[in-house]
Amino acid sequence: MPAYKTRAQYVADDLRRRILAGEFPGGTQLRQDALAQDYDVSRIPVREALLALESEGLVEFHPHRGAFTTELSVAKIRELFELRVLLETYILRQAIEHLTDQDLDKAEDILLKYDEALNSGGQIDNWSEYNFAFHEALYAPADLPETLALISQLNTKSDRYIRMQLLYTQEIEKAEQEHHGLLALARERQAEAACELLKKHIHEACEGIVSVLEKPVT
Amino acid sequence: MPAYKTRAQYVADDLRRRILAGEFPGGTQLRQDALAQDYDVSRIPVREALLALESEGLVEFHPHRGAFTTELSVAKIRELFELRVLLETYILRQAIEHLTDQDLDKAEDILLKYDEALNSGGQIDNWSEYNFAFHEALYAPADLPETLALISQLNTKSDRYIRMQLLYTQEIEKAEQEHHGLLALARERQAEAACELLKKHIHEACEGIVSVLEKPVT
DNA sequence: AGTCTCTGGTTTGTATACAATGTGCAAAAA
DNA sequence: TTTTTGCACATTGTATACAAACCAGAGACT
Repeated sequence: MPAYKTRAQYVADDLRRRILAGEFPGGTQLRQDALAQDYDVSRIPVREALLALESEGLVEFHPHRGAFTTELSVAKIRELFELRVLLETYILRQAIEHLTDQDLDKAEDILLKYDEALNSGGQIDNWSEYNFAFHEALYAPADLPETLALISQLNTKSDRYIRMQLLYTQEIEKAEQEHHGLLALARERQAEAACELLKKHIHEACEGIVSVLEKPVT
Repeated sequence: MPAYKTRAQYVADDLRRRILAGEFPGGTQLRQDALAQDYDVSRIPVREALLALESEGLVEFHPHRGAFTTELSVAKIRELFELRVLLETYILRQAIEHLTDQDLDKAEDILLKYDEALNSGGQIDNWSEYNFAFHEALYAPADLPETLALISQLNTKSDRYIRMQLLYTQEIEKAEQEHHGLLALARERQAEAACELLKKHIHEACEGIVSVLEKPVT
């Protein structure tokens, strides 16, 4: 438990990672005792971690019956992605109004670093983090922390499903191209065009997920 | 603790009510031991309740230092209300597309019940609940549960400040009139006009709060 | 056979006890 | 006087122990 303030936070972070990585399919029961043994702590910090994940929408508590990983229906996934379109185009518009060249350079740094990682090995393990880091860098100049927090929340909720879609590396390359496109449009302060591309970007991700969900692996 | 599944949930609900009622001004430290004695429970359910409220944005934990009620800056309040405009106009548009007459009647019921309560005594204690119940009834036909949950979350966060504004009963009457207006426009399926009114409705509430915050009671 | 009730075991929810961290004050050093 | 160090206390974080709720299966009843 390297350098964490509390055990509960460490468990929460690691458990989130495991859930998002798909270790626990939707609907599996998370037994407090088992997790406590896993992390070599008592059930108290485990419970607190599970409560934190509940508020993030990754887990659901049924009183006296325990915690279960949540499962999103196709309808809810579509709903989440529509919300993302709404909020992210809103914040992008605000961001473009306030962008400085330094902001753009920061975003580009992240992008290039990931391009390298892609070419030199194809580690897509932490794609989600890179992906959100890029978007966040692009959105940060809007200076709307509450909005950004909400967007982050929505991203976490859909992350588990995004990974399913990313099994196909060609999807990643397309997404990466669109990221470059977004950055270019932001540089030119083409707010409307950028928002259109972002909308397309998010919709594509959504459709990718839905198509995987509806035709399970054969 | 009448008919609650768990003590933690009871404490969370009651504590939320107390915080929203303004019993603990922003920045107050919430001592676990004191609350435990208040509710005659141990500190464990109190901690879990505080964690739940943290995820709602009403409380902040500082590791090993405890939980404090949050305080929103004017900038953040404005941000929250802009988010509400964005999300609530979005859901209202969807709702109006699917509205049935029964939906409208349900919303009207809530409105009339509150009108009565207003005339017969002026209990504004639970105005927030009535207010949200009406909006919820209006939004429900959109059938977007995730979106509605997010809206509910934003409302909770701003509730504490709304009460400040509502000290002036004339504000309530104005809001109530606008509710009737919203309902009428919804009946006529005038989506755009309804959204405009809603936007105005939310903005007015925001400005009311900000003006109270910036000129403290004299 | 099918339904119902009871009971033992399992798991969660909470109380109590202990450990670890942070805070404030007092005494020592500059 | 001002700053620093150390210690006692208060409060949080967590382990352990216990109580209460759920569940599964066996036997009783129709």
